[in-house]
Amino acid sequence: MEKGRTLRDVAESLGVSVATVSRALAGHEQIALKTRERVAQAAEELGYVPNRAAQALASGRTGVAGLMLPLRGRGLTDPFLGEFVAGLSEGLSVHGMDLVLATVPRDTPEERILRTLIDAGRVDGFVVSRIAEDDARLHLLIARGVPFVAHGRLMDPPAPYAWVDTDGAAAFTEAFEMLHDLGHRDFALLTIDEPMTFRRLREEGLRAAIARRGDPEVRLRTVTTPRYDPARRAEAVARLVHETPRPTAVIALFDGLAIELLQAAAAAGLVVPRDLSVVGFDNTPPAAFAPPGLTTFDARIGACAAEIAEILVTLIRDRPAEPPTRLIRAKPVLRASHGPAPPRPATTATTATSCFRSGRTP
Amino acid sequence: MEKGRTLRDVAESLGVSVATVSRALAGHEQIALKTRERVAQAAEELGYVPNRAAQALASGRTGVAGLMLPLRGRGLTDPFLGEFVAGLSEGLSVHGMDLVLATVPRDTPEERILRTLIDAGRVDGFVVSRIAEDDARLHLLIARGVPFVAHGRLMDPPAPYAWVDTDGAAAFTEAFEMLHDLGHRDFALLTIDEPMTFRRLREEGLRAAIARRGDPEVRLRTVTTPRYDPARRAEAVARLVHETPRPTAVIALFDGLAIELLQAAAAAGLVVPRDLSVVGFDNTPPAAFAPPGLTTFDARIGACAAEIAEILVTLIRDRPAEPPTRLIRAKPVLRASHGPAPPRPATTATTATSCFRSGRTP
DNA sequence: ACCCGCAGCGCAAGCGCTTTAACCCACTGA
DNA sequence: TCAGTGGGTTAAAGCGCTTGCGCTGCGGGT
Repeated sequence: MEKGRTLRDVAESLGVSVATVSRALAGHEQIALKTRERVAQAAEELGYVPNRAAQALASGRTGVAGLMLPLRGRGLTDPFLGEFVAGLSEGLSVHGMDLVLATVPRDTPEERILRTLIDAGRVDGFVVSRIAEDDARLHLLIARGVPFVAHGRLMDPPAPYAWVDTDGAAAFTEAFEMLHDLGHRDFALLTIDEPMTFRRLREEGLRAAIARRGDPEVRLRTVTTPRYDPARRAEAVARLVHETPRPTAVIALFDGLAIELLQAAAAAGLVVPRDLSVVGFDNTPPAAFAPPGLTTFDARIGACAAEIAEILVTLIRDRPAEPPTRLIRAKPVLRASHGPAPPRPATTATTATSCFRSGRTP
Repeated sequence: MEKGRTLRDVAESLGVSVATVSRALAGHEQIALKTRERVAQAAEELGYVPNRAAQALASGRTGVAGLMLPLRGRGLTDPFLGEFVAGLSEGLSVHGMDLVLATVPRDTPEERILRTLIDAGRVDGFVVSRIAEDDARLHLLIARGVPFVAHGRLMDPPAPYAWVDTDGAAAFTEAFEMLHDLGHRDFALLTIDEPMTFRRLREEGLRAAIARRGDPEVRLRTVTTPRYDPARRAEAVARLVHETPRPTAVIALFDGLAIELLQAAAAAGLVVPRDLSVVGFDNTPPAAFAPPGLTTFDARIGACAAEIAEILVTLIRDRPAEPPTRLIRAKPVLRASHGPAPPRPATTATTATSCFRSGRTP
């Protein structure tokens, strides 16, 4: 790894000062166009590449964005991580920025990592994903005035901040309406017990849609499952399948839950979608393969990543007063796990929209 | 983003020089233990975090490893990318190193990106994955003496280099022996047309296993499909399913191909594994869900990533004369896509081990 | 002929750290 | 007593770049 050419080499080869070369390469107007061209050419010929550390030290900007990797070790690897980082990295590279991954070693609070990265001047800004309803990381970043864009939202932001999110509420609304139009009246929402914002928004989207439709026959039960306890989650899912009356349509918070439900239903001898309609969210790869093919919504991770990259760059460059936000529409992916409601036995009339819970709550 | 404390702040607070603080924090023996302790404490109290850019500029080492992201845009996102980067990042973070992702913008040769990153002093070393048989990136890195570790191997290395790989040859041997023991004699290898090393090694592993077994009844046909042409690939896979005699066992180069085969078989009314055994490689998430559940080998990406991180760090720190290499055993994941060979019709005796091709070659 | 304005460029001061070479000051041994 | 020794510390020279400010020289207004 021999050392490369420096600004000085370029300057001397041209008989100008390093200052001029620096400005010329940066495209400053105050340098004559002709000079700029000469410099550019000389730099090219010499194979000059500016030293990033020196630039960073002198200018205070690193050209690096940090991504807080979602916690691992709970046995979950984010199925989107690959697509997400690839999209981010690609979007940033257009603006000459790098993406570094900040890993959180076990038992280290994430805010500490953030603080270190900021204080060490290792990054110009952050992208933070998997936002909790009241996310300490975002509060820290907002307080310290560090540029960042969140992939997801805070429930009660202390100040405006930049975010990009897929519109889960709209998707759940859409799911409900589609299923209602197919004759479904007895719904279940299969969800988790974590205080994540996306959960709240999707659930609220569903409830709002039900209220808006104003059909007194519609029932919704909510099944809350433990996020990190596969055994108890499986149990809760199985219980849902065996309830009587069984819901005819289940909307799952995300594909993983939907697929578990599909498996539980198959194990119980139910035929999807004849006996039960299931809709997920995310469109992870297994969704396409889990029989009979899961109807879901594509979370458009790639699009999110691209937007995030773009916004982060403007945030760093221009420090706009109004932080940009972007809501991305999830694209429905209609496969074979939803269909018309099964014919209903003649029921005794029930009127009120009732919500009852099972799962965590007894 | 106010500016943080500097070495000077720490030095002044203690009445020593910055040189002493620098060395003390670096743990140099020549600084009295007592001084080191005082310095450490003062630094802690002041919340001092060394500026990475300054360290890099002064020392020449950045504390950053670069990952060449596999090409995107051909419509493929590496299903392992998430697990891989997470593992790498975690492994590196233990040693205080960061991982930056180097994206290759469309139509830019990857070597150019490498060169830029090196010349800009942006990284101390690289990890390079998806190695082609004769990979230009590795040749460049070897020539320039840059530390790197390859995830995968070169067929004809110009010099020793560090690599980590899963043992595809052993896995394919294992697959063959298992299927042979189940009575299979008519095999097909479902592969692609790219000159990737992993392909060569797995194919050779299979062929060697067949030769070693020395069973004259064994036949192997090779179906080579175009990597980036889904339509023609689907066609080739479908053709395989309809051949007569049909192979009773198919070993696919990776899960993606195996799953396509599973689908083609189902479409043709075949029952897996009764009529056909299928084995994949990688253990991607869909493998678990594609009916009836794909038997495959787990590529142990996480383990690979951890090893790679470890090796890269020693490479950078100690520059060992002998670059370490590590072969990782793929773990068989036995699901439901393989089984005993179907009973064979009384055949006219055939003796020679014959290999014939279909697919790309006419 | 004088002065002013301005486009174009250079000087030099850092940015915060590492590292070489020197320095200081007990001590030790003769 | 003094040179020698060596552990502990420091001064200072960069690392390669950016940038505030000042300098130069030329053209135009008066």
